[in-house]
Amino acid sequence: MRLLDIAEVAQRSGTPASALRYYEEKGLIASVGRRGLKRLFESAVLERLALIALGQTAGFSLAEIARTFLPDGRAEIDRDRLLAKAEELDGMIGQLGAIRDGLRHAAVCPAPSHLECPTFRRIMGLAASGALPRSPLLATSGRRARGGAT
Amino acid sequence: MRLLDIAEVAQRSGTPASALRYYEEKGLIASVGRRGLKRLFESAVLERLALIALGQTAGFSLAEIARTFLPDGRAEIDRDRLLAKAEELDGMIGQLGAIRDGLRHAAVCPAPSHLECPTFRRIMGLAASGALPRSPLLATSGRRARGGAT
DNA sequence: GTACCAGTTCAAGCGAACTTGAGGTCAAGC
DNA sequence: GCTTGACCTCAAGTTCGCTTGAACTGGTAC
Repeated sequence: MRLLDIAEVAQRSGTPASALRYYEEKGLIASVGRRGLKRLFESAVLERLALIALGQTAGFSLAEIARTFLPDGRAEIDRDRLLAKAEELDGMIGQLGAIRDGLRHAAVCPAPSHLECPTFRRIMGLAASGALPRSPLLATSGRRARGGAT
Repeated sequence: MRLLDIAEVAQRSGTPASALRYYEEKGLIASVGRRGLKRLFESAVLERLALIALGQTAGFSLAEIARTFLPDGRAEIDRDRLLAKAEELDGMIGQLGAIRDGLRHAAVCPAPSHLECPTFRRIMGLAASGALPRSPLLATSGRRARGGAT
């Protein structure tokens, strides 16, 4: 199995080297040695990074993701946790759908102010009730949004 | 219009007083006076808080939400922005659906390791490619998840 | 043999959205 | 009149996932 240096892993995974070092520090990935100072990784790390990306997208924190990796390096993903997360996602999807519809409605609603529109008020009530999470779902700020490797 | 003190607003909106003060500081809400030291709010603030909650859920930052409030206190929501956000949500929903299906599949997939399952690999690839955002969608940590008023 | 530069470490910083703590104030109840 | 306690201000702290900066190292090219 060919060994990759950090630059190559960064390039092929689209993950900045600084993030790779960070992941290693957190135990999410492991380098298998050094060439001089430079870390060397097995190419399997790319798979692992993909798994990490997937986990993040699914809403797991890095700490949770780290826990799914067994000491021997394999990933043993708890099937019940997966199902639970799928359930969560399902609820989420329904709620996001409601919000999307609400936004669309608000965009065309003839009411002089959105506050006077019953549909909009209903959705507002939903959000205010805490039924919907206040997550930065689509945060435009801060977070990187780069594509993968070129 | 009855005036509410901060405790009442907190109680009825489910938003901690500290957050209300923070919102005021950020210009998201405004108190109309004081009784002694205590801030007083018009009951319309509850509506505004609902709007803030909705905005957050839809993925707007507090700064963005603040911008939608006109100087006169009314909210003028940019219809194009709403539609754009609805579009974003739509894409998001599709992707979350794919992930949910992937998780469900992984949970029942007979492959010895998820890494050997083609379906799982395909989704992993999606996440790794950057096509999916790495948002803390369902963050279990940190963020409060309390229900609204009792 | 030496200069170069991509990599290294470690600590600190960031940004979002709040929370927490210390020390202060004021209306109300007794 | 004094205590009580909820609220006040201001600064600093928290969490997450990284990034950035300064000072350093070592294989590689010349």
